Amino acid sequence: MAQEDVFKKIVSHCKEYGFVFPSSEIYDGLGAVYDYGQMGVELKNNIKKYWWDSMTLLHDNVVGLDSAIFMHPTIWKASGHVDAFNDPLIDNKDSKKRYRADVLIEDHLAKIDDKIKKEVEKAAKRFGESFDEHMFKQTNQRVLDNQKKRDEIHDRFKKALNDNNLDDLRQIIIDCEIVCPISGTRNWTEVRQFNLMFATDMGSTSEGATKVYLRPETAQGIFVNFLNVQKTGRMKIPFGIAQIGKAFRNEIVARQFIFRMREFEQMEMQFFVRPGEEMTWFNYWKNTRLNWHLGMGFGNESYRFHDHDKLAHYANAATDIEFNMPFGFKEVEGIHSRTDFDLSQHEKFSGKKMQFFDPELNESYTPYVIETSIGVDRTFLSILSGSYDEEQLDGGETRVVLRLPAFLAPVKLAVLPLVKKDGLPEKAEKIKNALKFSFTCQYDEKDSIGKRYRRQDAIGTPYCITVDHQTLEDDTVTVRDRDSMEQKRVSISDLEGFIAERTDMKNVLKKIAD
RNA sequence: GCGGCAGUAGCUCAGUUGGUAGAGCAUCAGCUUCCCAAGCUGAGGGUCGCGAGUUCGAGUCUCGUCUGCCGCUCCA
Repeated sequence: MAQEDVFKKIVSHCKEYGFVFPSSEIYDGLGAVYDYGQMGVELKNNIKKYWWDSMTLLHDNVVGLDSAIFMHPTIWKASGHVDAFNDPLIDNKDSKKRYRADVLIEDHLAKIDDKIKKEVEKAAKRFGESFDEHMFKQTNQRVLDNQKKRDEIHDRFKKALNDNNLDDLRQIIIDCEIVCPISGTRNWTEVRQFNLMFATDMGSTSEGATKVYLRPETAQGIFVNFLNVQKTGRMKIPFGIAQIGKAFRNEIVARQFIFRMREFEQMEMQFFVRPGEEMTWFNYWKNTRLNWHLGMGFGNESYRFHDHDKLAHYANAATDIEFNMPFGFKEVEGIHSRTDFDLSQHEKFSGKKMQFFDPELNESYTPYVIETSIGVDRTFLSILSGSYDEEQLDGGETRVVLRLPAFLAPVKLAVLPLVKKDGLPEKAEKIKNALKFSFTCQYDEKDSIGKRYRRQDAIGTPYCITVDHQTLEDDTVTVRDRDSMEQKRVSISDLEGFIAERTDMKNVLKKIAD
């Protein structure tokens, strides 16, 4: 089966079995926003728990945090997001190429400068003067005119940028007769501001309202609480703060299902270390995080590291953990060495010291930070991609089975009476009611037993417990394994232990802790 | 945002030169009792993405619009 087909199948499967729905579907949907259904929310919660426990339970020096989505607007100035997320863009309709309007104008200005320079050089040569001499005399009317024109454009450009006047930016491009370098035409669209941060007003009256942003990443909530947690938790470097939460980005192009959404969930951990020790910890977390992924059992070949050559403004080392999705290896998690950029920026903008006194070194410093940042939704998608299977059975039949890691499966077991009579349903209900305190269970008596197994396969239930006539005699049931389809006879009293041993997250955590 | 393609039941789709909607699967109720889907009976579910226009009549033609997919573009 072609890879794109697999992806389409997964999207349909998600909808059909209650994992993921398009948001606001009865109103034709909302672009790049999705809702998690009855199955999806269970899987998603399990993913989050797996991550949270692996961070906070397995590391004495990692603690949690749940910071608000709204934060002081200055935080985003300090972090660089206000500048980095605001580009005025313009498209050329003929070449279909997109440019930053400000860059186009700056290039144009540079060209005029060039032209003036050449003009002066030429004239200076003619008069046997040096470049500076000629400029100083200010007698060359053509140069003066050009210079004046250039300054006018420049002033107008600066003003338009400051006033955020997109119409005038476009007008400057038109007035200057700037052409597209590719098509050579002046067929421009409007200038549009692509602010990747969602903004809203805080305060009930429009006059007194402050513009606040929905956070585009959860990391800043950790940085601004660095000292709170360090002091109240009596934390010593190195230590980490973990957080799970929603973030929002107004993506220009949001596509590929839940891979790139406008509202998404991140699991981030910022690990504070001594300056100079960051590479040691960078490598430590690279390995630790990869192990976490491998704990889900999709195999080494499903993952790869992608080291960044081009680093972001805040980083001195960065790598991605990529998963082999149906549309290629894609970033699921980023591990960044963020230096002291964030804490220093907040120190600068807030005027508060963001330092740690290290008793061992007997000195204060701004800690360096190693960040691990993983997308919940991308992890969700990677798990579905790795789990979805159309298995060919003997006899030419196929079955659709989600081979989810058992400890993450939305439903751990289904209790099924073999037939709907002879007291089997009653017996089965009783078993389910005894197990429901430990596991997410389903009960199903509709249709043939084979059909019910397939239904459970489709949602990834690892075990089906079938109650048959023998159960009434000796209190044993059959336990059917999702992946092998094999059955074992287990006594009812052993059921809880049997299922727990195979589905408990604890066992996976123990494995990855080594 | 631009270009190409598409939008009919929960899913996959059919619907011929325009004559006010079908199939399979799924769902539900009942029968059947069979350990790996598709046995029998019956039921529910669609203003054919939305809005206009042409026409006696539009799922079908025209325009607009929304949404999705692919490509380009962007991606701290």
